[in-house]
Amino acid sequence: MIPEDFQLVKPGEIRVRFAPSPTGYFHIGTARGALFNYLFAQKNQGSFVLRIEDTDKERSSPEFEKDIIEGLKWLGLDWSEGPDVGGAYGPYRQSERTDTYSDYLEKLLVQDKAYYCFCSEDELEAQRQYQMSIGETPRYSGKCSDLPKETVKKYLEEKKPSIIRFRVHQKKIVFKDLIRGELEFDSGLMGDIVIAKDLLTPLYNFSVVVDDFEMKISHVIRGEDHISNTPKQILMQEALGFNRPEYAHLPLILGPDRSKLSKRHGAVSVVSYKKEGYLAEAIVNFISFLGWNPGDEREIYSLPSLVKEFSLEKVQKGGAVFNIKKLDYLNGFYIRKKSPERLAEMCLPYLEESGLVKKENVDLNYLKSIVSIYHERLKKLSEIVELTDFFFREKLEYEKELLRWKEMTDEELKNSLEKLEKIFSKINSGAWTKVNLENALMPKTEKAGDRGILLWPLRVALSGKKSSAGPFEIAEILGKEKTLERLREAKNLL
RNA sequence: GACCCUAUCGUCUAGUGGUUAGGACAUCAGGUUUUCAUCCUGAAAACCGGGGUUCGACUCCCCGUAGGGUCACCA
Repeated sequence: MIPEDFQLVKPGEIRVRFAPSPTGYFHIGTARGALFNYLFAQKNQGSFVLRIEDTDKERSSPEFEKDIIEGLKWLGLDWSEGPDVGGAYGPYRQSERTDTYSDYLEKLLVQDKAYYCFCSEDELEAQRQYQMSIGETPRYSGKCSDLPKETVKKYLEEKKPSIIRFRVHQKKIVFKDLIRGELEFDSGLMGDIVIAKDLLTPLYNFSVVVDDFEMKISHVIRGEDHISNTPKQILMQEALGFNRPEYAHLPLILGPDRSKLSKRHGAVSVVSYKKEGYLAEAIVNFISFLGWNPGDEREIYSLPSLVKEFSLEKVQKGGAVFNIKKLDYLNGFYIRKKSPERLAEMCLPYLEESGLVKKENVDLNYLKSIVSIYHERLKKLSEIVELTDFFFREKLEYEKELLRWKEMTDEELKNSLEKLEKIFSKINSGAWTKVNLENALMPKTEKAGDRGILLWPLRVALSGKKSSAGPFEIAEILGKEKTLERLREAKNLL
């Protein structure tokens, strides 16, 4: 329910809402809508309201609502009011506000601004098809619009299936969109619109209008796909005597084929990006630049700095294609900004999940040193597993051929490995550091002419991989015993 | 099909009548490096088309074209 102080909104106060329906995941497109609302509210010291539009009981699910809330929290997009749920703000839910809607619905019915319609869905569908086929805009014929009162009463008593329609009169509707300028529509092309299935079951276009008014929303910032809903909503506002909020329709986020981002493009939950090892700050930075930019050449922005720079005037009009490569770049950038300690903490869950380490007996310092040498190679946290697994495995598995540098023969290879073993065994464990190892080995590699002759087999013997961090860094972390052991194991492969 | 929206490098974009059309990602080349990544340098890469308006259009107007959105008892 709406709290008392809700009605005491100061004139001119900025109030926006993010109003997702829990019929799908909180994906990149949804998140961007939430972000822009949040930024606009913060920028103007306004309020940011979360309203779950769950009037459609069939399609709404708690799972999606949970996902939306988790996503918002992860990105740091906290809403600024709502019903008290254990000391925190919960979301407003339309499903909990049916009384409010039915009050307004009855008002419209009484004033004959809305009426019951008894046409069947099949009938309506056939009509639509026909109208489209002859090049007309599909719209309701108005068949039930002037049914005698007694007939309506009778049908209702008979429980004849019905819905409630809003009377649309022909007129020009002009509204200003903060992003697109003046937009004009002819309501004559709309027909009478369905606003509720019954008194207790309002439909989207109606509940939105009621809530935006009741919640004193000053700016409706939403996706471009709502442009054609706006004139309908304006008409209802006028019928109900509500004032009109400002509108801003955001360009859509597009898939690679330039159509609206959807499941078809694998538009998954933002939370799944978290699982993959993307950082919230990278996601926020990335999606803020989809359809907006500050006008200068800076491209790295935190949430607070976005708040400072944000303005609706700089929002783009055209849709923006979601390009994951840029997200990856940004993510790598933000990963590089983390401290080694923090990075180790963040990587730990991925290593645990892979079964490579157990939380109980993990040495955080050891982990930190491993993660550190892969710090600037990481684009996603999840990559840490594949990159560093060889530190946690007893036995490495790789093809013998991987050891071979250029055209070396088996004999030469064996020679290299033995030489490495000989050099390293002279260094005692107490002096086993990257620098000492390097000092001991590098002069020999210079002598050999091609450094790869020694260094390449060393890398592969230690890591089992063709690309890795530097072999001296790896050797230092592995320790003397393990290093020598792996060199011997490599030799055994030959 | 009707209505509406949009249009600068492959992608995200800067640009508001006079610019060598700028940046970022991606790509390519070079440098650094034993590899990969990072980092540095450089290259290639765009104003959808046609008419106007104007001394002058990427920029303003019109018409095309293309793409997209919406036309539910979904939101």
